[in-house]
Amino acid sequence: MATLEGVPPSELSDRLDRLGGPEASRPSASRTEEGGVFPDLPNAVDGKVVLRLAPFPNGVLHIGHGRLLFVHDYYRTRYHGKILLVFDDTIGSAEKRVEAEFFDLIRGDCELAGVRPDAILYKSDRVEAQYPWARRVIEKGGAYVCRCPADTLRENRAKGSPCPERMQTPSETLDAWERMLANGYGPGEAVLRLRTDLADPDPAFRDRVLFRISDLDHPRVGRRYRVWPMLEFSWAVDDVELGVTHVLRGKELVIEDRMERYIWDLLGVAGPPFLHWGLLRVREAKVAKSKANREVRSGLYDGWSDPRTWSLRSLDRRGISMEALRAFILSFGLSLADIEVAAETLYAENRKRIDATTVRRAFVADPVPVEVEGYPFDLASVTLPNHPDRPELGNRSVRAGPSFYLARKDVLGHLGEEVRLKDLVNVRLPPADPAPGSAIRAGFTSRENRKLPRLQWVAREGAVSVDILGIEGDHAEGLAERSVASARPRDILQFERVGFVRVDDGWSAGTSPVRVVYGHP
RNA sequence: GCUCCCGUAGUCUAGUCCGGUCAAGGAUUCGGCGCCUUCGACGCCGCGACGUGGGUUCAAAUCCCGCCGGGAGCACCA
Repeated sequence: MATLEGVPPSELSDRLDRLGGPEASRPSASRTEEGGVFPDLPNAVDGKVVLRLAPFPNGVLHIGHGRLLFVHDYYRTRYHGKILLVFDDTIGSAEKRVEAEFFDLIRGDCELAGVRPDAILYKSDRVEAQYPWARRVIEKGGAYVCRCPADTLRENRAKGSPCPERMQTPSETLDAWERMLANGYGPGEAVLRLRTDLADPDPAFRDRVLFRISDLDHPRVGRRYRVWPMLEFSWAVDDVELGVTHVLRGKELVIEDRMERYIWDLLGVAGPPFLHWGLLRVREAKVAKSKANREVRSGLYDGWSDPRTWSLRSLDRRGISMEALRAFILSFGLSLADIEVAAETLYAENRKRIDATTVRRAFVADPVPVEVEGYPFDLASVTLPNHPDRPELGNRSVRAGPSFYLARKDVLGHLGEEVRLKDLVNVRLPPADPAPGSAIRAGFTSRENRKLPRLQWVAREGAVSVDILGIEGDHAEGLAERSVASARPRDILQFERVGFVRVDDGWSAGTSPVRVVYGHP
């Protein structure tokens, strides 16, 4: 369980002093309704908490970002604080580029998730705010300009051996730094590095890069800046300047805490404490941003809400509510443990919310025509409840025989047997599958409800053709009962024995087939 | 390899800070039964866990030490 994990001993004792002793700051925690435990934010003052949500704009938000969103939103609510949406759009790299379209898409994702930021900022507007801090670090002797090739730099870091540049005096560094800012170097020719300790036991912490040069065109600020800060440095600056009171991030970013603190200590400024959560993986969700981007662009995926992306949009499209996702995610608490959970748990959470209010409809996949000989004349239609356990959801009238469609799988599984057409009559299927193309001829046997295998059916008259977009991007064709034709986009239905589906937003009502997206069992 | 983090049922989680109320609670899965949704929704019932070895103690999931296992970081990405 996370408590004051992110806080170094030195800082901790400092805090205890300010608070008047250990009792005052003993970490305690609260539980959400879902069962997750969230520790108190250290020294949080109700109404004064400022959090920041910092996505990198190179993709839409997916299920994994849900934790980022909902944990921040949880603490905002708990402390009546504010959330800054800060697009972390420093220049990135050739492989990981800032892309213009995602600014709006991500804002839309936040909206969708119900996490409305109190302010929206852009790192690309704050580049110049970084430079004075860089200068202060250099003047303190905390950094040097390194002109080694990236490979050499990496090797030296691994071996713990210094490069000659490390001997620079602050004024030499300042000159080199000014030259960087004045376009004296090309990309990759010089970086500003923090001077830590090359003997630091953690190789990851040795003389990290603070600024580098990039010629990439930025969608918001173009080529106005060439010297861009790295994430750690920019946050060391902005967490302080933006008045962030608590930093919440995934534990893959713990070393960044140390970097920020190192810089604050060097400059003698105070910064906010850090809290972390562990890695969350949803087993079924193979989240690969770059692949998703490629496939959306190539048209192989059906937009940013293709189910294969596991984007928040795709979950919404499938009829999985953001409230269900929120409950699912908050149930994990702020644990540092790495978790891998099955999507089934999320589905269960969603079912709790929609089952009681979702109407049932008959759907038959891979339909084969079946004629029932001797079918009773008075059963041209029947009235069925919209929900087996919820009479308040009403009834609907459904066309019936004598001409039906049954699922091929059902027919083949019961050849020669007597079966019950659910809620209707009993029939005997022929012993063998007749020639393809012609209708199967079944014989009416009786009407009473007997203990027979029950088959889903759809009347031939009024059958509606339906296309189900599956989780793997696959399409299943089939026929549904007539009432499905009058569904509206975004309606959620349960196709009995198939699962919950949502009528696709992109479907124009009245056209055939009815397009639905599969949600979950 | 180095650094950090984490180990409660198949999975997720509560309990661990402050040892006894924990013969370990909840959710989900799974199994059985019920049901005019068949394995598939729903309802009822049930199985199932403190990684391991040692230590401290009247008493250990909880404290201490070793071991084992899992994850992350070691980018001029974020």
